[in-house]
Amino acid sequence: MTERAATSARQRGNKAPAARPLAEIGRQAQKSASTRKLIVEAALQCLIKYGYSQTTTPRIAVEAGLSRGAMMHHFSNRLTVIQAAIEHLHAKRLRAFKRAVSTLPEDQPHLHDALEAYWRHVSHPLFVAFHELAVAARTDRDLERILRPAQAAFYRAWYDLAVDLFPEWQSDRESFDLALNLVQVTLEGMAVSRLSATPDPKAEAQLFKYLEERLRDLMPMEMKNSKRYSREKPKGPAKGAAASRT
Amino acid sequence: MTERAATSARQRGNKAPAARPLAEIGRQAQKSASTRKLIVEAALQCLIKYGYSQTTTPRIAVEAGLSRGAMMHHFSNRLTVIQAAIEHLHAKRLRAFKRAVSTLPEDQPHLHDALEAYWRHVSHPLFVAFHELAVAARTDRDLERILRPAQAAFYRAWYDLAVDLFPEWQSDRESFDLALNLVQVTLEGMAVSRLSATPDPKAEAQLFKYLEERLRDLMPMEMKNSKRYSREKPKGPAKGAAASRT
DNA sequence: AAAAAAACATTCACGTCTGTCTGTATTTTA
DNA sequence: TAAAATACAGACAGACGTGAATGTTTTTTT
Repeated sequence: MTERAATSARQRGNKAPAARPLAEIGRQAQKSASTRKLIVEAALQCLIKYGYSQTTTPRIAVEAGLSRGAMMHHFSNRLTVIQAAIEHLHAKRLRAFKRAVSTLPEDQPHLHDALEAYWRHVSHPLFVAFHELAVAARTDRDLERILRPAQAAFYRAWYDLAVDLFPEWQSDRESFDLALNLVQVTLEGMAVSRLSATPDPKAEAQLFKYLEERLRDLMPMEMKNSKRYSREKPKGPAKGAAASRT
Repeated sequence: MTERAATSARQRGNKAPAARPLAEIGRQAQKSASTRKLIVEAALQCLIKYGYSQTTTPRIAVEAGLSRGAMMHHFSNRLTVIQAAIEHLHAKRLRAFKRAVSTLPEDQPHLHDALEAYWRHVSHPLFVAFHELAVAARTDRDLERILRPAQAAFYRAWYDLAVDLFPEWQSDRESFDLALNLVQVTLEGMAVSRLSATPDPKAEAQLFKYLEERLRDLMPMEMKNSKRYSREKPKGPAKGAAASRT
């Protein structure tokens, strides 16, 4: 009979066992991998649509378009699906963010664009999924155990990316860290408040602009003098947000 | 027999029907009121301890120390309890915050203290309960319907309180609103991030201090010149955030 | 003091989720 | 090509939550 534990252990994580040409690696393995991906994406979809507690195995199965039995063949229990979903989620988030950042014009002032990239990032449905998991993890030890490391890894990667993006800023580590924390707290705070209150685009634009200005103030002198960052008139994150005062 | 709908309709909201002296109004009504309060506080406790989806009627009953039947007598269904809990929660949050603010020294620079009051506010377990509800409401229409108005009312009261607290700031409404949004987004963002990541007191203190300084910058000139707000050396929200490394 | 009502407990019927087992078709291995 | 493994579907038992019905005791009415 199919030895469940062993089965899912082997399947967990790696899709193709080795480096054989695609056409050679057996269509069964391919199908398995694609089905697993299907399930995992369905799980993320459910997180977004129904929230964590309503992301049940039947719902995921329906969303994925296969029977619950089938999905239980690939993941022996609910938490395993969630775990895979978390890995997928973080990989996706990170990849998307990296891509956004790497396409930034290299020799242009990119503070603004980097900020916008992160803002788009936290406005993305995947961030909602993450937040849903984070909140659930507060009162779910098992979930916390698998979410924490993934989250820490994500944050670390995010930090490293920021370092890469602003090498000149490393001269003042103190202000750099403060800036990063500021960005994270502010933008994520805005994203979260969006979920419960009706979003106010004007206020958001204002906050965004203000944040950007403060970050520019925080930059070390050498950096500000570099033409790369000296944009005087940012083209604005949203519709003009008007001159605030004076 | 006890006509449920009518019963809970009458009980909803008001504890004592009229103005008769306490000893006179029937101990039954008193008991009912106190039991209802017991249940509602148990519900809040559950929200904090188990999260929204695990705040089930059996759990609430256990937490309140009575049978589920008893509690179903006072609240005909789960959502009714939640509704009462929400009202209770917002009243409590608002009252606590008002009290904190009203005890601020009248003729002292109170930007710092007001900020700290709000920070304590969002660090309080009740804020966790609120956040739990807010997140659940995203995917629960019924919950949303009862949470939204309460939340809006709370925010309005909060805003009015801020206006009272900083009357001089009203000369520049634009910067005042920005400041409020900034406070809300930042502090709530910090509070939320606390829930999922291990809190970093040093970073928090740094952010707090920075926020306070920015707010002081945002204040209109007239205000800054007033001795009331001109504190040069704030006593710092936490231990001095020292120079980390150069 | 009898009748009505309220506070509270116990139980039941129904639905849903979970984990597991059994059955079938397809693919892989030998 | 026979045997083993895998992908998938369907069904079952156990646990749990919900809302409602049915009792029992205490308080309030009259």
